[in-house]
Amino acid sequence: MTRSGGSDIRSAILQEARKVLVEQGYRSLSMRPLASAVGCTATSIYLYFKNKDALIHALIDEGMGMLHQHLTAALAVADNAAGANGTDNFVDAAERMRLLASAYFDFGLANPEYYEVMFMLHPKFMERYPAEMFRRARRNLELFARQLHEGEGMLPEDRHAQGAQVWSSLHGAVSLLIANRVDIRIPAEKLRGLAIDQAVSVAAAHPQSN
Amino acid sequence: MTRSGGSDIRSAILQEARKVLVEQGYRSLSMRPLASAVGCTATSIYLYFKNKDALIHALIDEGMGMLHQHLTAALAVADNAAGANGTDNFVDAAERMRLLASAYFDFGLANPEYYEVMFMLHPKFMERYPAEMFRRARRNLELFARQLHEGEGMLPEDRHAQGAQVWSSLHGAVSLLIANRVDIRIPAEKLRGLAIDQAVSVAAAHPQSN
DNA sequence: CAAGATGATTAACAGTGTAAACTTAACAGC
DNA sequence: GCTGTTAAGTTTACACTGTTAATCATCTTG
Repeated sequence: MTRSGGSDIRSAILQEARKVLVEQGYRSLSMRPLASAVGCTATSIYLYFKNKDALIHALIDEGMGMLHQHLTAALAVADNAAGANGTDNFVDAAERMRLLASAYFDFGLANPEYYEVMFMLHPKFMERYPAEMFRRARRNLELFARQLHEGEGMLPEDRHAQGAQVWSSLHGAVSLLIANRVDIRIPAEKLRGLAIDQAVSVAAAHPQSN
Repeated sequence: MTRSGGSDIRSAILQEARKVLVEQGYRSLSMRPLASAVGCTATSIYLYFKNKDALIHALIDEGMGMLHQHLTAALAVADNAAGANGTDNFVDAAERMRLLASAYFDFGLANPEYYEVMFMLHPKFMERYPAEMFRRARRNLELFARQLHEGEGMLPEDRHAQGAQVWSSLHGAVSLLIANRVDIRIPAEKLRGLAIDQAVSVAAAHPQSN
């Protein structure tokens, strides 16, 4: 059975895998080189991870945690800014969405390799993705829905769908930039600005009462 | 050198590759099984394609052609509808964008395997993508910009960026659905509707004079 | 007929993830 | 101290992968 405790070797494997992921991309993650880098044999990795997918799942989970921290930190800045000036001035929904969307965008471009395994890998990699990790991953998506207010006659499920749409729109721009599919005559910053503005406009159309 | 003419074997390889792509996905594209299916050896494929990437490039090019045909057909429907009722009633920019966006969305969901190699593969696959194919691929993107009108003070390059943003937004929804990253409690049709509505709203904000 | 080009094949290389078998070491109870 | 048991790790091996080099056969041309 695969060990899950705080084994030194296990975390060494994970650390080296993280390093390779960031520096060379997930395509360069190979069991034998990885093993020799941490000083064991390839098959020993299977004592700590069920298979290569499970190893990548661990990295995805890490990335989801990093993203969540990045996004909540951005929202915390908004809240602190609201409190700091000592008034009742709250940062409105549009501004919160701007901060959130900007943070999402910048995380993706700053961590393209993480972003790729997190959101751009084939579903086949996700088939055995543990339910618990899936739940953690979903928290990131829910942050978007939370910036949207359910208007008159707007069901909660519609709000979730709206949140998913805002997210997917940002994801489209981020992923195309990462995948190098955007015409080079269109600067990344311009696309970034347009995508974020659009996310903001959705939030502004459904203002949150905070 | 790789042959480019109308060789029987070459097109047989391409046909079988297409079949495998559609039925099993590009991950299942393997040289030896592919060769044995068309009745030759794996190395013979290299007489007709420089390498596996070049084979996939050919499939991408096919997909781009299919998409272009699909999109222009949708726009042609709009134009015919305008002419058919015998009046000067033109199908307005918003409606044209709705048809275009719907067609794009549906192509992606109807041809997920093509869509994946076309837009979701790692840039590494694109490094040696022939410039001529790249040009053909870009025609699809330009269809979106063409539905947007440059307003007062709006530069042509801004219109291209707007078009890219609309496209990237649709791509985000399509790719997340294909990659199975959308919460199952959010129906694909709902996300589809929201994404298309948003594309339409951008076109409506920048109406084309037709 | 000889020579060269063309088409396809066989053999081989270097790599992949992974399962099974085997070895080595630590620790339990008698 | 000796045994049985469990755990940790290694060696070996399998069935693949894309791709190159060398070889062979066939057909065309001088």
